[in-house]
Amino acid sequence: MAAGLPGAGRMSTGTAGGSWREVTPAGEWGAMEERVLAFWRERGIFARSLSERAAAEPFVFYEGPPTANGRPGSHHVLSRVFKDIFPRFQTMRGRFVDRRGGWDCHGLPVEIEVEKRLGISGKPQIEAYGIAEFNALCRESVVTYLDEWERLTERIGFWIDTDRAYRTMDTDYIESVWWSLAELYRRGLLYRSGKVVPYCPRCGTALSSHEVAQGYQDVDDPSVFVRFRLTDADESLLVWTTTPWTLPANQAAAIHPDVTYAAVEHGDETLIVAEPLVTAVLGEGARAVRTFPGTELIGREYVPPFGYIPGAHRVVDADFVTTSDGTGIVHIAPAFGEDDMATARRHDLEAPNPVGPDGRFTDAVGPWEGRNVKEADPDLIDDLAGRGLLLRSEIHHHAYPHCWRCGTPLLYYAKPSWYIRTTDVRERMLALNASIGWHPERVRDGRFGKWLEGNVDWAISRDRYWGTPLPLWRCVDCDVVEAVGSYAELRERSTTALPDDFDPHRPFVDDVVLTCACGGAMHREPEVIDVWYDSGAMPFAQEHHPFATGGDLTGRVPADFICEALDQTRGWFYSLLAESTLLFDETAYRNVVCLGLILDGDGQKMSKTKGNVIEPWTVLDRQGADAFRWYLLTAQSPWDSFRFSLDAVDDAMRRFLLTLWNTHSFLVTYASLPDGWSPAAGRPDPSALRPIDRWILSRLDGTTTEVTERLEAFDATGAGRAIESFTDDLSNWYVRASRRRFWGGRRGGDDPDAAGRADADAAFATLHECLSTVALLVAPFCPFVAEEMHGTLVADHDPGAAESVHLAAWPVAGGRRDPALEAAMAAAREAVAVGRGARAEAKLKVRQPLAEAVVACPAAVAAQIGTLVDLVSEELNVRSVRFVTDPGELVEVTLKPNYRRLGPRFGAGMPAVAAAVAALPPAETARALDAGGTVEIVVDGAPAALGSDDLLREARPSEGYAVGQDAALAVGLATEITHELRLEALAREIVHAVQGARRNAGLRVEERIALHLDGSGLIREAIDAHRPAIAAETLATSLSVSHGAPFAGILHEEAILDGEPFALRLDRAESPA
RNA sequence: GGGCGAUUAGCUCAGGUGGUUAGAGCGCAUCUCUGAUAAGGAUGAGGUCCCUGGUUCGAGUCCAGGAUCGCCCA
Repeated sequence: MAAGLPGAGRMSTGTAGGSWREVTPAGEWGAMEERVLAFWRERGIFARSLSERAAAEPFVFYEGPPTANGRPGSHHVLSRVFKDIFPRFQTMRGRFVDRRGGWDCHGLPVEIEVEKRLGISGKPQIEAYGIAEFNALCRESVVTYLDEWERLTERIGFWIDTDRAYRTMDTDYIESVWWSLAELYRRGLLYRSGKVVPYCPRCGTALSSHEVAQGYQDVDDPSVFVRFRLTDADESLLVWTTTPWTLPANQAAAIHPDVTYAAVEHGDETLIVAEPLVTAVLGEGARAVRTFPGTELIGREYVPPFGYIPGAHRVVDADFVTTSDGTGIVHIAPAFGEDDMATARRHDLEAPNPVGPDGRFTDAVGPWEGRNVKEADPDLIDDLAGRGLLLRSEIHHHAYPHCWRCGTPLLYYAKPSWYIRTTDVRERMLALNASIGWHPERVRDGRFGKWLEGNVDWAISRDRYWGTPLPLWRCVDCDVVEAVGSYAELRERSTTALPDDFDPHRPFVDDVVLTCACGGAMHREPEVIDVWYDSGAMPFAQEHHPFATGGDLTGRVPADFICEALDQTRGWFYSLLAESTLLFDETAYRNVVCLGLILDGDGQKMSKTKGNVIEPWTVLDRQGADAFRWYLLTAQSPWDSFRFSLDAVDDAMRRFLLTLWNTHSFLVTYASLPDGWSPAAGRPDPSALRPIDRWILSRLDGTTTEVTERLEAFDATGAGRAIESFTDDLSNWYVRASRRRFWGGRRGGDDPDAAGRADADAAFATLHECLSTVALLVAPFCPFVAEEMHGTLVADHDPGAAESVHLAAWPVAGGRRDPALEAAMAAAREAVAVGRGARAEAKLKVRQPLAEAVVACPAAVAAQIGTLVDLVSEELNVRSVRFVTDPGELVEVTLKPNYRRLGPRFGAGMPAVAAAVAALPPAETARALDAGGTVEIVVDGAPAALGSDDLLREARPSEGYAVGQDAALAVGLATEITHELRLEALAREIVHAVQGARRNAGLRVEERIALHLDGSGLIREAIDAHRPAIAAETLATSLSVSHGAPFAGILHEEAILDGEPFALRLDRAESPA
């Protein structure tokens, strides 16, 4: 036994070569998976799958790092399973697939967790607590659930190197990130600018556009129509806004120069709005007293809605003004909007900002000082109303961005930030994107491509604490900024000595002061960077590039394959591509598989508050990792949302895993019997193979080819379906139809004849090859079951074989495809199905043998089925099969045009063709076509010849036989039951009853019995006629017929078989010598 | 308000480039098979292929509009 699993020492030993590991019952899969895990661990299989291929061509995989400050959920299992299957497949294909784990350690989510834990909130409290202490807690927090992550990772069979996992907070990692930022700075791609940015007042920091994208929520905001009274006339501009808190900072009102505006009498006042919006804003009755071009308004001054802040307060023109909503006159608060800021620049306006970094008004707005701006909205509205400036206030339902982590509504806020000039490489990113293999494909030009087209510069700085510090130092004297790209450089430039274990995090790095060329002191810019930049840097930072790579990333960049959920489109998928384009002018990944959301069984999003979360451990404990994996990998297109439930996993398990396992169990059960079979017997001579053997091997080769192609194309679903369909054929047709061969010639301990032995060996060898190949094909999907099968079927018997299925080479099809045979088998299976239908119709159970089945079908089909006629007669339990190829006999044929062929040929003439075909004499026509001829029809006055492919035929039974029918094929059964057939049926009933009794008595399949039977006259006649067969089938070493056998023995049963009274008694027989 | 996706049997899902009788599995009913099976087989019930128009000899499939749900963006 080359590769016994530790703890799997239950063996049953056969006498005929090789030993067979006992098959674990399906109910104990959990225990089996644990044994496999122990085997991998103890034999270092994962490490060997790498070391044995260290010199092979790499297949590069990147782990998108999760944060371990939360527990892993089912959606993490989804992504980890997809991250596992393709590397496993490529490993078996001979590639070297180094897989380093990774952990995302920095960022706001971590800080917020720690804030919660400490019961504090906001930057002043963090600073009061101490940045060093705060960051120390963050460092701890990000590994809180590391153990559970690693435990789950192992349990689901996700092979990834966690020992060498990169961590974005590690000193080496940060140094690589610094190197990249210094590169960008030196190339002028990192700059500071005072734009209006989305800003979270709670977190006190700006957010990047992809962070904003994460946090839209539908909310009700106030929307107000406000009067701006003109100073030079008794008229008011009507202005609409959904952010009343920005009104104190108003500096101007913008109109579109090309829009026509109207002065409208409204009660006793005159209001000015865009002409197209008069009715929408002021109602049906509103009447324009005057219309005029927008340009007339330009330069006119008005009284600002709040008087606290001085400013121009005049009308300006702006192109972004529309008449799609609002009033066509836009309130301009330059500090709080990108368009506003641009307009202010153009018109030389001030940009006062009366809001502090904490989201509260400053003393610039007098009485409102200290008020949270959003919360002040209602009071501001009241104030406007009190002064007669409010026309109307409504609730506006819209999507508004919120902080993606803390949920606070964002403010658009003028604030200097650092930016990466990604717009410089926008075209290049688009070009590189075109070369990426997206799954699904539409993401390339859709969601992701459109995102790239609208690319804006990446706002990279964050005014926070726990993150990679921005490696930029500014001179207090000459204001020069320099980037530091390594610790060596930092040491050299620092005015103080750095400790050996220097931690580049805040606050320590803040204390490092450099000396400027001008002699001034340089202090670090205070920000840290966007955490998405950290993860996007992993291709080079996990290698500590360039310090540990010598500047060479060959074989590590780009990745051949990455995989994450679809929500990473603007997250990791973007940060990876942006950074690799900027730094290396190359894509970061060649293929990417996007995954959908995990919903509950009702299609609802899983959430803790709804209580519909399915914990991964629940599934693993109940159904096991392989069932979980198979479900996730094959249930549907991975990018669609999953309607996930325990029942769905059960479904997947039953449909595939149990079928496969039962088939495997069947082989082992019979091979391990005394006088069984061992793989050492070798492959049979091809001449010993039956057609059904050649058929399943043809299917096996076809399946191998298809699975290989699908997995090469990252299509796990398609590959899985091919495996499933093959397994179904194997179990429910091959094994079912070959069952008797597996014990053929071995009954009762008799010497099997040589032919029977060879036939059984052929069946064993064929089934063995199929199963051991499926073990290879299924290994990337269900690594546990595959390992157990491989061990049982291959490794236990062959010291030269791979110890683990995951160290084995991927199978190659053996050139045994036989399309003609597959077509013939399909026809034979159809004939059997139709024949069974005929039996059901005639209420003739399959145990009742019949004299003859008549199969009516075209001659070509008859020729196909003819090669498999033994199979058909056995499955239908008929003595002989006769073919009727004359279309008139047994069935009535109807003909229909083959639209697929004839449609393109006749086009609009099809109705006429259909009519002409209907008028043909069906039987004669079919006969002529079978003879290879053609028939002539007339379509719209023109003759046309139709061949046999141009017509479809249906068979309908004529009277006299029990006939099943389906499409072109019909089966009739001779229903006359002769005395002889009746006796044979009874004999089979008796065998059936005895087999049931054997099972009830708990006998092993190979145990011999002494059998005593009794019954009616007919029963006894059947026993006399079929005595040797009954004895052989039931493994009876003795068979006696006795009146009123006394109740004794291990089992006594009485029954009525087909109306005939029957009794049996059985005992264990002496073991045969 | 825009973009993308989904909508097929009670449930979960398949349905290259249009072809007339739309499939599978589960579940249900009836029957059946069984020296592997938590199995298997047969038959049946169960469908306005989301709706409305259009193109075409022919539309689940292509086009336009709409509905509902979801995701993404503004």
